[in-house]
Amino acid sequence: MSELDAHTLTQVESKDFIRELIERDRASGKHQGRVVTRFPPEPNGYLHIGHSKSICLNFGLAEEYGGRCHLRFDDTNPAAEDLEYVESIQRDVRWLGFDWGEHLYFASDYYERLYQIAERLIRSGDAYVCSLSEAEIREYRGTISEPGRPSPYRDRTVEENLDLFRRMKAGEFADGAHVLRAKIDMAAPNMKLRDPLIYRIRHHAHYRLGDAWCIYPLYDFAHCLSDGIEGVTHSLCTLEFENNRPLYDWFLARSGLSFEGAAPEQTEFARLGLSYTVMSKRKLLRLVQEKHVSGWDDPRMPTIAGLRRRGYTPEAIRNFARRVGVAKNNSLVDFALLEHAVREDLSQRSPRVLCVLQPLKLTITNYPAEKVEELTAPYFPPDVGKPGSRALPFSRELWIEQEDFELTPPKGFRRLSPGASVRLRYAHVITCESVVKDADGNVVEVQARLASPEEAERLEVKGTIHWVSAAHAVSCTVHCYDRLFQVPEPDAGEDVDFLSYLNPQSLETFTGCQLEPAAAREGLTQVQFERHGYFCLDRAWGEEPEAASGELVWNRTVPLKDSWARVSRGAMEAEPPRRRAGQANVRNEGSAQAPSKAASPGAAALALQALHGLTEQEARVISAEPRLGKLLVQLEGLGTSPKLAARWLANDVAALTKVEAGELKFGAAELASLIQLVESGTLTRRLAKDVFAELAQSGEAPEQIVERLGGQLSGDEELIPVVDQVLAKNPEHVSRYRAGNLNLMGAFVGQVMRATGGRANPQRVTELLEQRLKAD
RNA sequence: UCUGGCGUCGUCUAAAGGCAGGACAAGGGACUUUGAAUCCCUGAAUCUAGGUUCGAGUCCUAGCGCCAGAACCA
Repeated sequence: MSELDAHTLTQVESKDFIRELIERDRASGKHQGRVVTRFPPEPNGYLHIGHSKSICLNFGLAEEYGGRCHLRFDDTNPAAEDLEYVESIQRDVRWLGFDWGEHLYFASDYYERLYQIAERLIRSGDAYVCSLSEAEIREYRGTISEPGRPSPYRDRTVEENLDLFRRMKAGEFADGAHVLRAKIDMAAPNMKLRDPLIYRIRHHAHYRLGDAWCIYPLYDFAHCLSDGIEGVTHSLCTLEFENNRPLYDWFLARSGLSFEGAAPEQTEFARLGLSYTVMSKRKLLRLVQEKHVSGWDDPRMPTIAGLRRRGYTPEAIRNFARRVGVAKNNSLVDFALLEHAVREDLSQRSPRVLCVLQPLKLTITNYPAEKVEELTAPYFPPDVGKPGSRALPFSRELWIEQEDFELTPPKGFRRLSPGASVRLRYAHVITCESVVKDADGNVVEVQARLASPEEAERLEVKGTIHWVSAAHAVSCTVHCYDRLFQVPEPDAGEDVDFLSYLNPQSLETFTGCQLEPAAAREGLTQVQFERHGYFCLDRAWGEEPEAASGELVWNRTVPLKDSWARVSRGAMEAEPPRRRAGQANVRNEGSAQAPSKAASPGAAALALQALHGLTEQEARVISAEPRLGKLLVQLEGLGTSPKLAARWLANDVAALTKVEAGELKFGAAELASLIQLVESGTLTRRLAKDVFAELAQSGEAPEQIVERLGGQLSGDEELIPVVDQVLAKNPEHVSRYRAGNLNLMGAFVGQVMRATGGRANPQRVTELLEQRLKAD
């Protein structure tokens, strides 16, 4: 906190927990202040919007802290990987606006070094060749609730292991005959530690290295070591790798790799969940393979390629990633947030043009048949404020939108209906005179009369509709996309196939749409069709569009917000309920009174309770931790009342023993004198907590700490100036307090406490503040 | 059941122990030649119960709930 902020109540910009961690590391000089991140996809599928969160995080961090971010392909499974994916991933990352410079890597480039490290592990007795079958390995591993059993091959000699491993590499064995495993702990509660596999035999060509290898390393081994080899400092991954972190550290520690400063550190954050879609590669692959979509770049897919073809911009996606934030909560982000991000961006960059999707003929009866007016219309509305305009031909026969005409208009309808008047966008006001119907009674033509400027003035027209001149319009095809699934979480149900939630209306194709000529003539690729939404030319980024007869094909990126649709549809279709079973936010009332299940205190706790007059809770905490029990006895020996001692031990000291495993830096004597200082009134409880924090750090005598920090401030002559200063610096807060916001008292007290380094007596400060704030 | 992680407006996300804030969504209004955009306003949250503290979303205890983990996948 800077000098400037002292005494002032200001908002500080917040950072996510990863940025905070990095800043701590930089401050402490860990990794010598360097920041090296990496984005490590496996080339076995296309990147999706979830990956973009990770990409923006990793590359963004490198940019912000002057570091670098590597693009590394974690290609350790030759059966799944393919060059097509390597290429698409690079294309997508680049398109998103990130640059890995010369730092393009492949785990497969490290195969030789990884192999050497594996041999090193064997030599140090940390790895062995196991010849159990796949099924046997699974069986020996045990389950979540039962410990595993050691493999009978666990105690092979180093020589035997080395020999076998080399022969594995040489191709002497069939797939599955042997594996190399880390020797850790078959009984570990974290199952990842039950002798995880390091190498397996796979006689399968690798997409880059061909048949050079027939043994391939597994993720837990290859990933951390690749990070280590590249000098990565901060290895960010998603939550599901939390259980793998001990392995990450374990391999790195035994790798023989050296690091400048410190080994890379793995930190996990929540992956992105988006409503109304699926994100797992397996499910996306299924959508593609079973042809529920046209391919990985189908505009309905949440893939980067799909979003690109849909008309999303890199800016919109990066903005979305920023708004979503980074945290550890399992989250499901509302699809509306992504739509908001893309509208926000497109609104600024898209020229407005007119296009009628479902044409209805409109004849202006009092307009000469041969006349053509060249109206001028700006490409952008005034609030966007960009230059540019085009000519818009107007004539007797126009196309208007079918849904802009109603024979019997609902309440609030501002468009055309018999006798009603509307304005034609950028043009004139018309009044509907009559309609022409076909044999079935459908309206096939609307006839209207042009109002003179004076009439138009009088009419007070509320609605404006879009139109195009029939003789000049360009016919085109328009794809309107909607969410791919009908429910927010299509993959939430265990016993329901996510495909059963597919939205049958996710693609609506309109042919014979009528576009104003300038849009086609000037080759616009990303536009707003006024009153419809944002559209882009299909495959504007290369490749041939799925053209119907060589026409222009437009993809709807996102519709405009439509508050009329909301009103007119009204309560007819309620939002489908979220199906997340018993989700995190369900309030669990009634769970309160369930003490029957509460663990009852053990014998030791009961004894403590009886002997020292402690509460059950205090007794439970203190008896559960030997260091606390010992302190309690010693404290009593030093004459501290058991009640006071227990309070300190069960709350403040317990917090410490929870995170500090070893010997405490202080003993009962120091604690006793600290408690004594509070009891005698020398120290407020508030200051005592600060002193305790120091004590825990250094073990220095409390009296000395107090002397160094300065003692408590309770004299009015010392407090009043600070109180007045705080009030003077926050006039707005003072008036808000006086207006009735009494919660602000805490903030004022906090400011005084901060200004005095915690030394003020908060009770006296509160009294003084109340006095001052009551006055005048 | 064990291990690890996580519980803050409907959703996402903030608050060195000191104003529960912001964004999206929702509702209302102003403006409007896009029922758009913009602007303004409103409603809306600390999982529960105890404890420590002048003061708890934050610290301690117990409970409840959700997620991940038993691939020779990553």
